[in-house]
Order: sequence, then structure tokens, then C-alpha cells
Amino acid sequence: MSIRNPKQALYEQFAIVAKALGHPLRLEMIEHLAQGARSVEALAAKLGQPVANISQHLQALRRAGIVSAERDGKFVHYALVDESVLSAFASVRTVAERHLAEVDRIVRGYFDARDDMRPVTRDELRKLMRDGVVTLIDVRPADEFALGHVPGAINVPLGEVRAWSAGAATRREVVAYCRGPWCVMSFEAVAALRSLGHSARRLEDGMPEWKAAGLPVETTA
Amino acid sequence: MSIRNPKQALYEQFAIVAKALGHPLRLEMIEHLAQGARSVEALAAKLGQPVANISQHLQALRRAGIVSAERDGKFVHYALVDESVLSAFASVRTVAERHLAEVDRIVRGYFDARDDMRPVTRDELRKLMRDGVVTLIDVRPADEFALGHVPGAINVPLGEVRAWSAGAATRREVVAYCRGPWCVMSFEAVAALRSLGHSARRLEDGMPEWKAAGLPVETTA
DNA sequence: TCGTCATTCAACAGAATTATTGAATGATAG
DNA sequence: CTATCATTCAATAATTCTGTTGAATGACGA
Repeated sequence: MSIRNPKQALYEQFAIVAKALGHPLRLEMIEHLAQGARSVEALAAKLGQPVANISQHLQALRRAGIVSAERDGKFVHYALVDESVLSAFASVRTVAERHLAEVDRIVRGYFDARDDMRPVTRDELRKLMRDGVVTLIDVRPADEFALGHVPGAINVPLGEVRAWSAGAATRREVVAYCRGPWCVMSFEAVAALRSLGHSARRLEDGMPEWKAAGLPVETTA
Repeated sequence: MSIRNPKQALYEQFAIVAKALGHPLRLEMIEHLAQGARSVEALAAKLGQPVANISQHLQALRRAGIVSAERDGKFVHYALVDESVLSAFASVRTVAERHLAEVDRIVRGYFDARDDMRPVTRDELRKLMRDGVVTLIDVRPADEFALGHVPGAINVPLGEVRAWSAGAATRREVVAYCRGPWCVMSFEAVAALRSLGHSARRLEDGMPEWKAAGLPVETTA
């Protein structure tokens, strides 16, 4: 190990990146950062973690070239360096989905119990939106919605779904989306809406994927 | 940490996969396995590592759903479960190449010193081969060559490049490839051939990428 | 300048990962 | 059955990773 040839040195660099992805909290942080830049404190609040812990994990991600930091007054805003990070996240997820039995178990035991219908694909959604036959709700918190959402979507944060649905016609189908294919909030929203007599489905994935597919994104200035 | 919601449980599963990729030796093992299935002993010999160490790393990879094991008599052959692993490897590598300054340094300091010409792309190579104007050499060991190589390639393991080149016309351009874009052997082969007066270039990547692109592969039964 | 606030640092204990060693297992050949 | 061989297991020590705590830094506003 003392003498390293250039090839091993490269593998070590690649391993730094993979190792940085190898912690559940850091993966969750990446999914949040995929929605847009965040300050340390904001991230910590989202994840319910001590600020110092989040700060240290962010620095691990920065050393791995996964996030970039930009100081803005008192705050330091962290953001994903580019979409290659999401692509790495996605391929790791693909391996896990295909080959880890435990993933199957978790997904079947929790998600499917609440969502027995096929999710809506992006293409389907675009057609449904063009035809004006569905209401699209973005169940993420307002700040994330403001930073970028699917054109035509209404922001209904998860906690407000019940109240919002009271004023919505039950005959019109609702499509819900949030942060990504495994984001729990859209599952919860769909479950709540169904229990209230609405017809509801999930979008197959969420905002970062929508943006990554090159589809238009609307922001609230 | 004691109570985990399903979302966190999923992140933990994804982290298992990423963590398994987070070790230089395991990455090197994956690159070797991308050439085809290998026994524990064969892998250990290739990497110059104790068998027990390789065995343990293989089991770590197996727990992460990255490799599969198949017993054949006394031997256990390990193989990558599917191409999703290579895609994960590739995206991790992409992140590192784009954002880790150290990768730049290593590549510039070592590889570029020996290879100042553009590598040949896959499409270019197919045209050159169709026109019959280049000699394509596969500088991997014979066993890897036998398991699958680019049609029309000649197997010239790295150690035999010098001897082989003596009998080859220096006027005909040589293209060399090996295990992948960072495989050292093709760089070394090109450097050796140039120092002997040949015109030589590297293929931009190697065998697993060729196969992954859906291009034809020839095997020696 | 001072106080406040967001972030980082430093130090610590507990946990996990790693390479090594030697013994145990499982399968084949004689 | 026994010997042999490939692989795995178990135990160990060294190292690294994690989360927590409290103090230090850096920037802003009064």
C-alpha cells in the first residue's frame, strides 16, 4: 500500500466519491440538495439533525467533489456540483433496486400497501396536462416549490393536502409528485386523497428527474 | 437512529451499494470482473492480493448485490450481476473526473506524458477497421481475450508487444485497447510502440464499454 | 466595538472497516 | 476414506468513520 502506481491512485480517487455516497444521511442530503441550494441550517432542520453533524457531512461531500459551497453573508449555501451526481445516485439506486432483496421487501411492505396503481409516467403526465384533465399538485414545502416546479402544478404541501382536498372536486383526477421516485410525501398525499374519495396517482418520479429530462421548469420569483 | 422509517431504510440499502463501491481494491476487482467471471484465486493473482482478502471483499460485493457467485467444482466463479454495476462505476468515475482536482493531476502527470494524441473513438475505429487501414491489438492477457474481444483484434498481451512489433510493418497504424478508459496497459503499449517507431493510438475505452454499447463481440471457444 | 448568528473546528468515545493469520469447510481425485 | 485444493470463517490489531459536545471563526448590524 505504501507505493501506489497511478492506476491505484485513480481508483483511490474514485473510491473517495463512492465512499461519500456510502452513508444514508448523505444520500438523503443529496436528494434534498437536488431540489436546489440549501444552507447548512436549512438542511439540518429538514433532516432533523444537529447542525454540526450536517456541516461535517457536507464537508465530506465537498471533499468528494459532490457539492459546492458558496458563502452568502452569514450563510453558506451548498449545492450539487452538477447533474452527474444525480446520475451516480440513480445508478447506485438502480443496482440496489435490482439486486437487494431488502429493497423489494421495504417497497412492497410500505409503499405498495398505499399505492396499488401504476404511477403516471412523465410522458403520460404531459399529455394529461395538455388535455387539461388532471390537477397536478406538488406536495413539497413551499420553499422547494418556489425554486422550481412543473409548469401548471399547484403547491399543496403535504400537511395541507387534507384541507386543500375539501375544496377540490372529487371527480377530477389528481397527480402528485415530490422529490423523486422514493420520496415518501407523494405516496402519503395519494393515500390521503384516496381515503377522502379522490382519484389520485403518483408521478413516477419527481422534480430533479423532470429537470434532468430537459423538461420546462417554472420558478416563483 | 433506533426507529427507522421506510425512507431511511431505503437510503440505508442504497448506502450499502455505494459503500461497497467505496474501496479502491473493490473497484479494481469490478473492473476485472467486467472482463468476465473469475474465480477467487484468479482474481487474487491478478491483483497481487492474498486470497482471503479478495474472498472477503467479494463477499462484501455480494452482500451489496454487485456480484453473483456460482460454484463450479472446487472453484467459485464470481461475476458482475449485470451492466447496471458498470453504469454505477461509470457515473462515480464521471463525478471524480469532473470535480476532483487530484484526478486531473494524476492523469496529466502520468497518462498524458505518454499519450499526447487523441484516443480513437469507437465509431472511428469501426470505420478504420472497415477500411482495413489499421491493426487492432488487444493487450489484455490471453484468458481475458478469449472470453470476448473486438472482432478483428489480435491478442498481443502487454509483455509481448515489443516482440510482436518487430514483425509488424511500422507504416501501418496500430490501435490498442484493454480493459477500459483508465486501463494502464493500452497506454503502456502505445508508449512502447511509439518508441519503436510505430504509429500507435489508444481506443478511447475498452472491452466492457464496447460490449455495453451493443457492438459485436468475438469469443475464442 | 460589541453582540448575535451561521458555520466550522477540535476532541472525544463508540462503532465499523481493513488486512492478516491460521483454522474450518466443501468438493474432487485417487 | 484420505489427501488435496479452493474457498470461507474466526479472531486479531490497526485504522477509519460517526455523532456529540463545546469552543472558535467569520460576517453582519447596532
